[in-house]
Amino acid sequence: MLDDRKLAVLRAIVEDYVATEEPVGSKALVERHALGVSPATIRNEMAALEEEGFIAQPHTSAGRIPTDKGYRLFVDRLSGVKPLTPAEQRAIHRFLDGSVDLDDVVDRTVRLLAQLTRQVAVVQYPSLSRSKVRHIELLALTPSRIMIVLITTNGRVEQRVVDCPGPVSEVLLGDLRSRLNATVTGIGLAETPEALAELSLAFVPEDRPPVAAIVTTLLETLAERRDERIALGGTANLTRFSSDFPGMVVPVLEALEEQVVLLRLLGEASDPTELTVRIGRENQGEEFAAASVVSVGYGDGDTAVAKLGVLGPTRMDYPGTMGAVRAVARYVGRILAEA
Amino acid sequence: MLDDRKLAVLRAIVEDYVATEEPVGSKALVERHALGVSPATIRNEMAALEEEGFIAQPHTSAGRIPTDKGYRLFVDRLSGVKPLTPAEQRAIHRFLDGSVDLDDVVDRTVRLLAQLTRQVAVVQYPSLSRSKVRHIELLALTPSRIMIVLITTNGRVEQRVVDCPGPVSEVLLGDLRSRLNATVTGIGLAETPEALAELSLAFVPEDRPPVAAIVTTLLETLAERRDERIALGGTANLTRFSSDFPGMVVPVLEALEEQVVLLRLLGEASDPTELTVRIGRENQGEEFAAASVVSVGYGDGDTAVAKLGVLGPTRMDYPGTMGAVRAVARYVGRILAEA
DNA sequence: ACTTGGCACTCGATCTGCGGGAGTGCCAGC
DNA sequence: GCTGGCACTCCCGCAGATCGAGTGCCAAGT
Repeated sequence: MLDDRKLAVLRAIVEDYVATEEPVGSKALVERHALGVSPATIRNEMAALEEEGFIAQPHTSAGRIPTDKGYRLFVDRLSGVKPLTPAEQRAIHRFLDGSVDLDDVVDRTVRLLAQLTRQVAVVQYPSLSRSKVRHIELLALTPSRIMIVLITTNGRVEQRVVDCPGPVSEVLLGDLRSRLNATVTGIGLAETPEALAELSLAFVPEDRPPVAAIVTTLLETLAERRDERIALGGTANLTRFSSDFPGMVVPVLEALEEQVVLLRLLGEASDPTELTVRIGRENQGEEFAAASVVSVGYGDGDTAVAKLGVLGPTRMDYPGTMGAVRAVARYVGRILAEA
Repeated sequence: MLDDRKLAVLRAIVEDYVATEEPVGSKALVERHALGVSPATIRNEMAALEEEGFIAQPHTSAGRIPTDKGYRLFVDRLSGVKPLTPAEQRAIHRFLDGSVDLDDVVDRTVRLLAQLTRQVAVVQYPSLSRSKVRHIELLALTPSRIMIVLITTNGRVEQRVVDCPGPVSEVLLGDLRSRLNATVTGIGLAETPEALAELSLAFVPEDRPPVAAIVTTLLETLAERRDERIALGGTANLTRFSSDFPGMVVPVLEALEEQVVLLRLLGEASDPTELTVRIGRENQGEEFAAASVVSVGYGDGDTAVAKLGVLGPTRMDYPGTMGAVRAVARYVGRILAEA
């Protein structure tokens, strides 16, 4: 049913279509690829491939273009991941080394990905929920306004201001600070609520209201920020593909400004260390019917803390894009592990 | 030379062209505006206006469209700043209240501006250099790796990691922390270098290398971040104007991804509390020949700490856009002052 | 049984020519 | 100085003709 030659033809169609952006016909195929048979034979194979839904004609008497199903088969069975050229490798290093803090790393990564793949790049900030508390600092702006600064192991810093009911003494603040740090330092953020629940009981009753206010806000911060932040770049590349998204550029751009949509695009994929490719309608949302997303998790060391990826037209260079995404994710992970 | 009627005609041309996006002819003008004269008279006035360079014809026997010079006259003398509707006012409040931290304020502001004006929004982060130090925290990750956390009065938090030559005792760290805070808290960041120059001399010689390392990094942080960060939003709106930027959408989008270009667009304008309008080629860069930028400074209280604005086609609704930009800037300023 | 060359056919893309319409500039008259 | 009239210009949209790439099918060859 799917003999080797059919697969070879499909591969050739995908590659040619990606390269030329034009429906590819039987004659062009035998000319550009050494298939060893005549156009007529290819036409028969193509008819079969169309029958099974791997390719389609935009209109009668035009060449064929791959369908989502065709691309799917291509990435699953016909293509590998193209390693980057040494020049590209060097570009990654040059670009990412010298990042000064987490924001900077994310910022540079998103630019780098956009530049490397010439597509839209999406990078999720390392998540709070999967990281650990490194330090908590309490800071009295006024006697009753307390600023909480939360520093996590992956370099993120969160801050929040609390208005306490009544003044808080420096002594109490110092006490609370050391207890907080003793309690939560080094444990995962996800476990903090239980750990902090009993904390206010350790204080004398008259100190409990301000302590409770501070702890509550701290917990809120952790919970709130579980909805992640996402950086986006290279949207200019999208307009280069306006022909691929007939009339869809605006909806796509609008959708991309919604964090929620971006999160969904990066996906809650099964194994986050594995490259994920979502093709066309495999993505949620009608506006992404002609788009593919290549994403992968990245992290410091072995556990993935967030995802990054690129979005482009279904007609994209999958091997190259996958190679770039994977290489960038690995290098970012290494940088995070060092910091 | 520029009598009242000519000005009225120019105003009518600008308003009609902005509304319809089509060159406006003499007949349409007298129909839509009560000018009290005949088309023929208007034609004479238009010929004069064209002579002086305020309007132009895209081609012979077409209507007129305003030139950059025409728009300039319009915003300088013919139009005011349109106040927002109560509904829009409420939208601003609803959107910006409930911001949790500085990043969040900037993020919401840029979305709000984009939505309100339906154009590309640009918001500069409140600058470090014009703010003051609220607190400096030092934190030993390992005995010789020190994290510096810098909190400014406008809510920005910067962090940096320093590798010191040899271990730093907790006592020394505490000492340095209190001295640092005593020295720099409350003074402008711009003055910190002088204030910190002598600091290491207060320590015994064997402690000076780590102290110097930390102080140096701290100073670097202040200096580095003087190149500002900028948030961008509503790029989708740009594509709605692709007809206004024939073939220029991609260059513009690419330019907008360069921080440097954005900074230049917001401009080092004279009086930052004043609304600034840059029309067409008044902007630096060939790609912005068909774009206008409306910007204004904003700040906590009376001093402007950064700028924000929008970018759109020269054919934009200047009074409305100016109103929206001004209103948002004021409200953001108020929020920053509260925090 | 598969492959091949030939052939008629389809259909989008491109070019052409041809009004229609909007708008202008100018002029003569009020 | 304003107005109506008029000839002129040029863009835009439409219909038809042409072109060419590509297909499907069939009969013949290996």
